[in-house]
Amino acid sequence: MNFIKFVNVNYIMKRQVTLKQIAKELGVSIPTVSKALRDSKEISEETKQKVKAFAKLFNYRPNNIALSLKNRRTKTIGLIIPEIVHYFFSKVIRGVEIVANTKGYNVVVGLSSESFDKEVINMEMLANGSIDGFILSLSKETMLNQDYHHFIEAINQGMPVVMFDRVVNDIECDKVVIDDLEGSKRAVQKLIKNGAKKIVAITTKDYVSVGRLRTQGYIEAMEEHNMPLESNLILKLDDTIDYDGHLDLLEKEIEQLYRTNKGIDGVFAVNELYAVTAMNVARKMGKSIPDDIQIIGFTDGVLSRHASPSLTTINQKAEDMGKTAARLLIERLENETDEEAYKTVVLKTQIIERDSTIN
Amino acid sequence: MNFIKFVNVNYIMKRQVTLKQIAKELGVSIPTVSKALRDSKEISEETKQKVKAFAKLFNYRPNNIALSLKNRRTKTIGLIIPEIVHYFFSKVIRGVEIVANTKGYNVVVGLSSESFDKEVINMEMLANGSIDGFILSLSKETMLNQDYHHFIEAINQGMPVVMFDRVVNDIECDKVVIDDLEGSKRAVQKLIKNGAKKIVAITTKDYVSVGRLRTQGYIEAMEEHNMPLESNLILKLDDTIDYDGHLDLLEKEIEQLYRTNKGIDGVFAVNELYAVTAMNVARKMGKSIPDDIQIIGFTDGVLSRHASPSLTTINQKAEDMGKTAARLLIERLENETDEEAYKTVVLKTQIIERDSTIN
DNA sequence: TAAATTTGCGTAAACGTTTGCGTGTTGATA
DNA sequence: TATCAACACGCAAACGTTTACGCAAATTTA
Repeated sequence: MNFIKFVNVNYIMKRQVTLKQIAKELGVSIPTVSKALRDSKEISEETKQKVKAFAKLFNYRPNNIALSLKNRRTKTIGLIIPEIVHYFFSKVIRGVEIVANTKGYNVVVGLSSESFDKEVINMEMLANGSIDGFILSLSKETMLNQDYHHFIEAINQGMPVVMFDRVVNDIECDKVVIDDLEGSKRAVQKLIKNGAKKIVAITTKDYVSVGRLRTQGYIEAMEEHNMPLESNLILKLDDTIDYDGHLDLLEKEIEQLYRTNKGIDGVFAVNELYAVTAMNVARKMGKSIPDDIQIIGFTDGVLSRHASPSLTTINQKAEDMGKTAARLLIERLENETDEEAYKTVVLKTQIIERDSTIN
Repeated sequence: MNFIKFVNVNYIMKRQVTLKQIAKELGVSIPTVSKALRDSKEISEETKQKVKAFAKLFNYRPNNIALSLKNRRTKTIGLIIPEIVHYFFSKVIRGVEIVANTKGYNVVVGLSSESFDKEVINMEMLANGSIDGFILSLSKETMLNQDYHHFIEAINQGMPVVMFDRVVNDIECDKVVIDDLEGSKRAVQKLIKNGAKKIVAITTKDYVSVGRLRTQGYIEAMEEHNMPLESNLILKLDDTIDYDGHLDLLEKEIEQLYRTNKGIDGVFAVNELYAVTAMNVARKMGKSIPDDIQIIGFTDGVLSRHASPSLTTINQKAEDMGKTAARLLIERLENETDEEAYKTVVLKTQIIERDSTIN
């Protein structure tokens, strides 16, 4: 065989080499090349050698798109995320990616940016054969609208869906959530055990499912310990506001909370941002952490770790959540026998003790 | 027409409806359906109506994979990121995603986790026809190895590549970087102008291109103002260590820096983590920020904003970087006339003044 | 009314694979 | 030497599209 002429043009070669080209150059048929590369015993040793050598020389790789079309599966997972610049969600992505990659799947990420329309558009972009299944967490707007037709359509078209964190119970699909109620109960219990007498909750409005559950945990913990439950001890913030860009607004709200409720010595916040801001505001008001006020947040992210003092938090196990979601999805994708019952996996939280509480 | 029978089975229908099925049910050929849906004038009004009605009823959407195969373009961008749980990179992803989506592209994200092997594997997974082009930032290991064969191969196969932030100059492709040298010079100049007399740089080892440039900026600024340049004022940290998990190591290094160099009153740190840790350590040692020590960091992320006091930083314009990279790539993809010269876009930095410096 | 044009649709080929099956050639067996 | 199995390969179809082209019927023109 004389490969020299091909070697010469190698560096100009643009497109990936195909079976067709190999077949043509070697004077055999396309199926022969395909079979030779897959070590079929239909093909003679000699031809196999020839084909393999050529394929290697030209770095042949089967075209994924063609395979996807043929196999009717893309080995790609669609991941729809409300917000990517966010510790929790980026950790989830990492978890999904890790499991997906080890099982030979790619991950295409769609950002809903907390918008219903973008969520729908993103799903439509992907649902036309580009992916084998969805992993997603609802945008805030979708939770408000309560319009779930795009999920239902996807599911009806046989596209498996796994929801995580912000889920909707009525939809029939696999789900991964954390035990928000239990977690927040444990947080508040810790504050109580540590001697806090007047504990506030800084939370979100109730349409955010996780916010509602975490508030509920606070309430239950307080009730079980016969602590006074006053409505003005619960600050429900409108989390459609981008506090990251308007930090002063958040600080004002929290400062007012402190001022209208003298003697607060415990704060339970449903996320990192609220917790660290509560701490910063308290310090500006001359309070000492944790001696005057103890603080526990939710979500163990960078803010909690690098705040000073560092924040005691409830760990959400974001990466586990992503991994679990990916496993559930891939399991369903690869289980031919379909029709397995939908699962909801509840991940236990974990309390991470740092310096914003007395240990 | 009698669609009733299809409506009945609608809810069991698994797969997306195809042209073939529509053609069969309507008793016409596949091309007729295709043309009708695309409003070809070859088709009679009557047939068009019929086909469109049917397609709408069954929510027909062209299969993306088939289109990709036919058009030999996937309208998908491959984005390889060293680390996703990271303010800078997640903002870049957001920028890429925004531009990509508005132009009808999807984004598949690959995580290299700072590992050379994973970078290669990820690229191989995507380079077989799954995507139209790459946007990527080098993993730390790749920068160390200086093995760039996978980039070169991709480029030789006609796959456009855009590198951002951590780039390699020798490779012929579009690039987006920030003006690290200028940015860090400005930061140090500000410390000097603010009256700092003994300024340290907390940076990374030189193989990280951005670290080297930022160190260089520090040196040039110091020289231009005739400030003493002592080698022990430059702390070069090994950033292959995961300081996020071993914060104490980082704190020790910085504490020692302070102890061996009495009278430090200015700190220039090449990233957020170093800056905020430098601040926390200083405070633990009884220093007041910004009165005793002024601090400027690089990368305007959550840590900088929510630290207390908040950190003055050099803004890296991560989202802009992502957007620019996406625009460069898409432009090249859609420019038939190929062979346009490769561009390197340099983004200017911006200084964001907060409370860790005197303003 | 025959010829020319338009209309409306179908056929074939292509994108790059894989796989079941058919078939011609070889060598061994009867 | 006729028969048969084994071997090594090619053909065809399929995945779901799009598009150039061909062709019969219907309509217009001469």
